[in-house]
Amino acid sequence: MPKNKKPAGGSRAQSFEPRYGAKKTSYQDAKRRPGQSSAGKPGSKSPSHRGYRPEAEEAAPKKQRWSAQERAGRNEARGIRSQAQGDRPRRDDRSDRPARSDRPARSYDDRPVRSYDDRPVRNVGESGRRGSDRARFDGGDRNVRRYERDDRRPQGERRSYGDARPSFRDDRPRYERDDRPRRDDRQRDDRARGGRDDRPTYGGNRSDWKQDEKDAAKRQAFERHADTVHEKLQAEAIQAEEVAGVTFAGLGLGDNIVRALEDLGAASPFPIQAATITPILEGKDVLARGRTGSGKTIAFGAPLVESVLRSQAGKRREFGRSPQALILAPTRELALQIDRTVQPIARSVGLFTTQIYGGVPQARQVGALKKGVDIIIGTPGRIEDLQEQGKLDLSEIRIVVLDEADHMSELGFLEPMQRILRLVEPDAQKLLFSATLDREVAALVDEFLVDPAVYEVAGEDQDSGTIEHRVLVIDHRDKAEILTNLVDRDGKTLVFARTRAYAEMLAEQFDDAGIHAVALHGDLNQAKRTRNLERLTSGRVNVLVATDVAARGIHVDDIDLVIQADAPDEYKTYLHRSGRTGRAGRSGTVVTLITRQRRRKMTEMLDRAEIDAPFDDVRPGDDLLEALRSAE
DNA sequence: AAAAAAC
Repeated sequence: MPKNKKPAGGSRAQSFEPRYGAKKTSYQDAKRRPGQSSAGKPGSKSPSHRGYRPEAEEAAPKKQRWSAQERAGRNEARGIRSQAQGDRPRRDDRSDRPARSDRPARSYDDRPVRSYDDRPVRNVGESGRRGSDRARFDGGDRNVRRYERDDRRPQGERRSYGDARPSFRDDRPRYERDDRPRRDDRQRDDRARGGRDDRPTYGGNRSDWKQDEKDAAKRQAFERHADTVHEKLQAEAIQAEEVAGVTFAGLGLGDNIVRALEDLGAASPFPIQAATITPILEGKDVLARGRTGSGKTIAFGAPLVESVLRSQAGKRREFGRSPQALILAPTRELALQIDRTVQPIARSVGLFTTQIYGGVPQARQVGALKKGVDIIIGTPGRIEDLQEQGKLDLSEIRIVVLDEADHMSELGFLEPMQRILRLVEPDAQKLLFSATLDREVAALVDEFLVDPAVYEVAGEDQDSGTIEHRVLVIDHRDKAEILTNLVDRDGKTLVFARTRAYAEMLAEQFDDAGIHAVALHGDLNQAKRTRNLERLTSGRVNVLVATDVAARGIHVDDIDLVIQADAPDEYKTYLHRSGRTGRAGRSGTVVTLITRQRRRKMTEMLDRAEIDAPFDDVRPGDDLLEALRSAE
């Protein structure tokens, strides 16, 4: 019976046979030699096993990295070798070694030089750090394009803050420690001087070093202030009383849009809306401060739709048309949320929106773009990605909105923002909305906004009075118990953790204690992020443990307790996190847990945030915890 | 130092 002649795997093994042909015999010889132990040899002994390694491979020296010391030793040896020339030929004769002995040398000596030669263009663009990341994913030709793009724009022409400029990024140490810090500095410096021709090669010379030192000194001066509240930009404050009696129609919005706004629950304009709608319709660049929840989204969304509509008046909306407006947000959740507001407004006048953000398949987004949309809402990464793939045309963008611009001016966001903004026509209208209006956003303001109208909503200040702030000074070992105690309540609770891992851990911990909780952080896939947030919104779960991904923008109506399991480092983070409660005039409580050692730091931070909060020493079971649980 | 944002 042929079936039984061979075991199941037989034919398969046979088909592999030729590959092992030569070695198999030697293997078999070795194996069959009586008395020889195979113990201590790594790898499977069977050639048909996937772990099989022929003897020859074992004989080869082990691959390993050179430690710094070994490298030093090698260089020393090389010095000796060059004196005693006789050594060399003999080394080269060792036919199995040369590649190996060359490799460390190459990585030590040649690589840096070569890699700089490979990417000179990056010196010019602002893409320094990112460029190197990118190189892993694709070829270098993209960098060339970027260079052309960047070069096209005359730098430093719209500057108005003089030498204060470098402060935005200079207080970020990572740039200084980067492997090409001087390049960044020089680049920035050139912009300040308005010239960029005399940029020396990266190798640098003496005078560069001197310049660098000067820059470093400047930087240090700024770093001393980096921790303080940034100087506020000059803004026109809007009083709530001034807007009484104003209507959306009166501000210049069309009937359909006004109706759509009514459907969204916006019957009459909030102060920020009353302030910004008119100048936006007039085509002015606008810089406005207002928390999400202050009606910011409508403040830019409604006039943006109106304005796109007007510009298309009389024109047919063609299949595959390029988008006219772009709204940028720092997180996917926020982009989604903005779309939820803007889309109905746009639809009311027959315009289309689409979301362009990462973490989800591109196909649907690309499909929408192919059909043609008027307004795109998204996060920087995917927008750049699709643009580079040629699937998103930004050349016809007439209006750009940056939401949460202060956040987007932070490390890691600023440069993508700048690159995207440089892709749109320079005369496109720019609207910049930010929770804080200080010099942090000036990097963007300086370069991209022309004579902006600046608004700040008075009385909308962070400490709006509806939020009660408390600081609980606890023993670290009590932390878990106190947290579990606090979240065991009726209302919706948002817990902030500093890291993704801790957020995940806390959610599990609460679950284990019988309190249903979900997590929201960047380690989750987008589906889970969306679902978990929705669970809190819908009330199916009352406790959400999040990282700072949820600190900004996300809007859940009735969160009445925000717990900061880890105190934030920055006063702005504190403000943003606490802004998740006390929304739309409701009251809310913000509780921050700290250990004794952190008291002072916490006091300083609250000072900067201009928030008064009592500090209380708390242990598990204290009455205060009970009071906080049931508060509201 | 961490978080977010791209395959």
